[in-house]
Amino acid sequence: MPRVGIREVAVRAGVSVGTVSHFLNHPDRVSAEKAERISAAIEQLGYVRNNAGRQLRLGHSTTIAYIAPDVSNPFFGTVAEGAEERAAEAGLSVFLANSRGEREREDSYLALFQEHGVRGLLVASALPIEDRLESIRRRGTPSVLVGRKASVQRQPSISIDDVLGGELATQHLINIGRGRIAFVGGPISVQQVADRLQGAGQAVRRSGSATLEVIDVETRLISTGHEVGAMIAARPPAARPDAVFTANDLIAIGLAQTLISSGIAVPDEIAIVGYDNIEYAANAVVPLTSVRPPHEDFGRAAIDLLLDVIDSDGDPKEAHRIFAPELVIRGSSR
Amino acid sequence: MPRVGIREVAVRAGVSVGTVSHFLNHPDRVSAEKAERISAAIEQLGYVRNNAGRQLRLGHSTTIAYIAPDVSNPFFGTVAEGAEERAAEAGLSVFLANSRGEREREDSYLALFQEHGVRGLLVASALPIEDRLESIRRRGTPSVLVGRKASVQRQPSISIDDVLGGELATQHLINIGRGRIAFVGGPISVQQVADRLQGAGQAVRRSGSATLEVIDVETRLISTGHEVGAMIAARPPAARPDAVFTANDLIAIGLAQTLISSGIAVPDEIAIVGYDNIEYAANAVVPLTSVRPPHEDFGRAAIDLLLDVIDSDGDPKEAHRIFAPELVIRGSSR
DNA sequence: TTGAAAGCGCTAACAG
DNA sequence: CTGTTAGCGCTTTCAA
Repeated sequence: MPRVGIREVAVRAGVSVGTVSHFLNHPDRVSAEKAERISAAIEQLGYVRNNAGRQLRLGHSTTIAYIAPDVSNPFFGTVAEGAEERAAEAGLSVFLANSRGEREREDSYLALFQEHGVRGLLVASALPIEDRLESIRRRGTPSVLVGRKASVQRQPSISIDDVLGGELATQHLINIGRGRIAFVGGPISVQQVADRLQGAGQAVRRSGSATLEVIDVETRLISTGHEVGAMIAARPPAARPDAVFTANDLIAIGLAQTLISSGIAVPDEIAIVGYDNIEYAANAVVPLTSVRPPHEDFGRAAIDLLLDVIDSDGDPKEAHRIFAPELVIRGSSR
Repeated sequence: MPRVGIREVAVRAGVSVGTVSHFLNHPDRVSAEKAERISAAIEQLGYVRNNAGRQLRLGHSTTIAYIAPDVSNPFFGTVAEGAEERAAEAGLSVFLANSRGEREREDSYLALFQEHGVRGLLVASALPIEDRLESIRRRGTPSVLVGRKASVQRQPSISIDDVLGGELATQHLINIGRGRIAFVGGPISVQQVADRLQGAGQAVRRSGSATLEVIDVETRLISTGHEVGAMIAARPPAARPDAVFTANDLIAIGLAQTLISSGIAVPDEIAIVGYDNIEYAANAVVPLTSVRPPHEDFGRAAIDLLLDVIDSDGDPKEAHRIFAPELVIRGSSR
């Protein structure tokens, strides 16, 4: 089956290829009669515009790529939706790619999208990737780092103020009268975890009287919460914290489950605050108080920033956009 | 900044563009000395191959697209990973796109990928999309429907035997001695729900003595489970089912939470079996027995089938691949 | 092993 | 409003 091109359409409609192209790109400049004929020819022939030819001629694509480490993380999905919405308004499409947090896959997608000549990149990555993006930017493809503040001034980024988040959570626990607070999270080498802990520390210090115990963990899963819960339940009651702030909601959910089934009342004996405000948080056994990052705004903001970077030729007005999280108070802390 | 092309590389390396292209595509046909010079020139100039030119000349791309309704559904992620893995082995890349289950977005991505000349499409959709894919196939882009069996013989698809899944779940409940079984799910217009119910019906009928109550619901969320749980708890104990099979794990989790907090013992008074085996199932208050579809195999199988379709020019040996689910037994039913 | 050159499909500038 | 045409960057004959 010979692929049908603009030429066949032109012949069929009895016009020139230029007119067909005009019809496709500037419909207003074509007479109604010919437009009709062209439209019919396209229909009959099943013509599909060839993007390669178009892009080659135009010199640029109309696509943006979003590379993320974990597609099945709801955070990713929410951000992607906001990005697609805003991109569509600007006449751009978004392609998604899944790096699984592996350096090798990140690199190969980065190279792939560069070769495809995408207009820009949205990149979420826990790994230090600033150097790589810098070299890609020098070759003409701009990018926005999504999810953490770039360590380099020149690299635009969209992030959340995790220090503030940690502070909000911990201050709330202090406000409801708790004084022996535990932070569960780790590894500290993860920037987000370190920031949340730092915020917690600030709130505790400011209170003057509260204390902060750090329970360092390797993972941040529901099962991690189970383990920590068992550990706390095994202590004599007086040695237990009266409030726990966890680095994410999964830990908090596991923790609450184990505490309750060990006969420890939540929030009466131990109040709990999580982080991320995932969907499960509201539906857990005890509805979970959680720090909510405004993910819906992320995607849109990322595209806005990227467009600004493109328009300003790499020198946007505000290279780093930092969002403030807010606290959603539920049953686990009141 | 003038984009650097193969021509600049050729000049810098003191060779012809043909030789550079050879170096890129058939490195073995280039002398070591020139290869060295070309490689250095590419490095110095920061040359990035332009896919548009390449694809235009080649006449086809080296990319596959996967369009799914919900990126943040773990099912999607798992399938995508398998697909990417298998595609990579075949020298292909996978682009993801997010239709949100909206017909309009589906169509626009379908058109976009067609214009991009992808080698093939993986499409997951709850909507009837067979006609659309048929017309796209006629225009030269093959596809595999992922997640449900195509209603048309000619449309290749990868799916799960949900009737068998429903049967496994219900037979298990009968095997552990339950006889008043309830199915919670809906709307029945969703094929997967209807199939699971049908399987349940088969198991019940075969038992001769068990009964099946159908509790029809509009949504399939944790909160749906909460509502159904409250409804069951409000009944006099004798009127309650002694086992519940739910259309998915979310309903089951919500149901279990509400039953337990209403003082009804799970599984002693009411056993529960869910469907999908989501990560949360194993970590719920009561670990949940669930039907596990082999999603890991899905992605690979979808690509295999797609490659077969491409190679066989639209006439694969086996157009519909149907996977058998298995039952994972946990605390909620023993 | 290397170089020269044609041409993939399309858009836009230009001429009419 | 419409037609003609150059050329985007690349790969691959074909000839040397």
